[in-house]
Amino acid sequence: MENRKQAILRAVVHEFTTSAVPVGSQALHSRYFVNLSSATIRSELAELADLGYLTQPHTSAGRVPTDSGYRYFVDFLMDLEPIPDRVRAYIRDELQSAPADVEGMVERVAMTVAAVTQNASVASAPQGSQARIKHVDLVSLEPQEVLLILLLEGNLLRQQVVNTTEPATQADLTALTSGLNEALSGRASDEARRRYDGAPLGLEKELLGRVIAVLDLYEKGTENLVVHDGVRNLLRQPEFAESSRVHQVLEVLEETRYLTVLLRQLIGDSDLQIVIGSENTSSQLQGCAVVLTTYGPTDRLKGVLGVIGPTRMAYSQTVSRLQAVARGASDRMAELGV
Amino acid sequence: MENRKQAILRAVVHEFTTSAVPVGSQALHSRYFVNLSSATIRSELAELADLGYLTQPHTSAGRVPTDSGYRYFVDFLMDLEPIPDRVRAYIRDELQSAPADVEGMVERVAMTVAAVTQNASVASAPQGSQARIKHVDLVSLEPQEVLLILLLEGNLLRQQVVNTTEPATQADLTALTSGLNEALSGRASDEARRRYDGAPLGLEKELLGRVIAVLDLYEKGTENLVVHDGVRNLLRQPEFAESSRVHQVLEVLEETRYLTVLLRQLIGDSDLQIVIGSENTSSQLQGCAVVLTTYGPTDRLKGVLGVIGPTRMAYSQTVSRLQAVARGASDRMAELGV
DNA sequence: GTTAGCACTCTCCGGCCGAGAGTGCTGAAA
DNA sequence: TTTCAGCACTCTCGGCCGGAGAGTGCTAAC
Repeated sequence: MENRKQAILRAVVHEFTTSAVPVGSQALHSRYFVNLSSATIRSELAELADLGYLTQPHTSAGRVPTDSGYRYFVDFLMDLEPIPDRVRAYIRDELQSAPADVEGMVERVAMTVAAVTQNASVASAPQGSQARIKHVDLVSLEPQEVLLILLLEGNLLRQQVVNTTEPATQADLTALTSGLNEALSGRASDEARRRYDGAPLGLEKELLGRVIAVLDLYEKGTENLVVHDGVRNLLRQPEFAESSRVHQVLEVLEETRYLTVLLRQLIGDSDLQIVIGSENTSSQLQGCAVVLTTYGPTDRLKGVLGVIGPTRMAYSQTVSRLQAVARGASDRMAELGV
Repeated sequence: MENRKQAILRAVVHEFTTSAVPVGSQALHSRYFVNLSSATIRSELAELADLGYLTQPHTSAGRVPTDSGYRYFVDFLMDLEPIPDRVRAYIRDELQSAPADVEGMVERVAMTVAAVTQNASVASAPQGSQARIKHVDLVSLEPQEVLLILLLEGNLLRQQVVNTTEPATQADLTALTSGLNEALSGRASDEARRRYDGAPLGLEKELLGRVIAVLDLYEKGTENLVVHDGVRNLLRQPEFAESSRVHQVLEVLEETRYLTVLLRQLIGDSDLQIVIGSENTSSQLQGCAVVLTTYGPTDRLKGVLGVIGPTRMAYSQTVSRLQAVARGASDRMAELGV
């Protein structure tokens, strides 16, 4: 595409994302291309419309980017917007003061992304494909009730109350604990399975069974934490003036099970994924754009972090800020060993 | 107030909560009071309006309850709606399948309340005024890095990474653990403080300091978990058709710090609290009603559970279902020892 | 290739009007 | 004294109309 056409497409996208009003040839002439007459711009606009990058709400309205228009912009025209110092400092402060556990960190990350992008955000907890045990602990609650505490890689704590068939004192459990730790800590989940198969009937086997159950739950990811925040930001946009639009987005965000699948599906292998309007498979997200990246303390432990907003979104700002938060969060989590 | 006036007020509230349309004398005559002419009903309505319990959107519209009207209904006219078996079963299933930790349970409880009341819900984690330690555990991460795990009453796990001034092996830590457990488990937080004051300088004092820090955080409630769900249910109501109304409510719900204060303020001492429209101190909740109750595994550990919806809410249904979930959750949490 | 000029189209907004819903009042009946 | 039929009145809502304004596409000249 010729340079000038690209420049005009870029201008239309920029103008429309800030004003939310269809942009006409006159506005482009006075604000972007003073030495180009509106008539010339008009004919370029007509061609861009023929190419499918622009459309008009009605005959006598200005132009609006189509989904393909945004796509072209994102793929070829967008350059990342630098992040102001104030925003950078805000991100750093929020991440520094975040709780030192995964849950708290994920929530803080979602909150921060929502705040700096002024859109809705989603975040899933970093997770590896196989769980690794760091530490096991057993606490006697009642004579026949044991609280099993598992510390997984990423300082993830899991707990489960186990009703044992035989009574056990705290001393019994403490003895058992050191054996279990020796065998399991630093090992992946299949070690626990192996040991379970080999163990004789009794308390230890019983407990190992529950250890495996917890690991299974984690690995299947059915209990994977997904949070969202910043829906109120969407409501400031004219796209969401009728609340039925908000309703559709909320259906996706509040249905955690669905959201988990969606994120996993979308992120694929790339490190930055932008899905625009009709490219969304889910019907509720028509008219919305989703920007996703990954984050996590190590290469093996990765979660998804994303922004959801109207297709008329400040993509370059969103991407740079999203990535800044993702990098910051990854560093902070690595630092905390979370 | 005469019986008949009460009956008419009750009918107006009932009709308006289901239809969302101002109710006229004709509708009341044909659907509730067949042997009372619409003229008679009309004069009663006029008197109820004089008393401040009803109002009209405009001269030729039907009547709508005022906030005082709802207040009168709630205080004197409402009888709890029985809960259908289907709903009862749903509540039971959701609570049975909830995760066995506080965070998971709180989220599930909020989700269930939102689902069965078809409104937005809020829930705060049950919390006592003083923390009690059930168990302490220390895990060596690096030579000079220790993960401190605290199990509090309610099977609440807290963790913190501690950078120690001197290196310590896991064996050192294990030895220290048993001493700490002997001294602290089953004790309230002031015991930890006492012990900290008496301890000689060294690893133990260092760790005790962090234990106290964690307990402080918990007791000050600054980190108290508050979740919400079901905002999408509100969007089905005509009151929230313009999204600015939703925006106001979301500002309250998504601002966790604010929400915590609000809940604590509202719940006071009573076990059921209903706040209607202008009774709300916060301006964002004008036009909304909040129904709150408490729940928790023991008398000492109580959280707040609530419903937020339009003032035009099915109060009797909301109250009975909210209380059912609160009771169910309390029982389940007691059972799990959470 | 660019541009001024111009006719054309479509939305938006305010005003107008009739239909419909619901009220309050009045006077008669129970 | 209470109830109720009848009736005039008020107000909203939806459709319709027309003018203003914005922006376009086309054409002819530079």
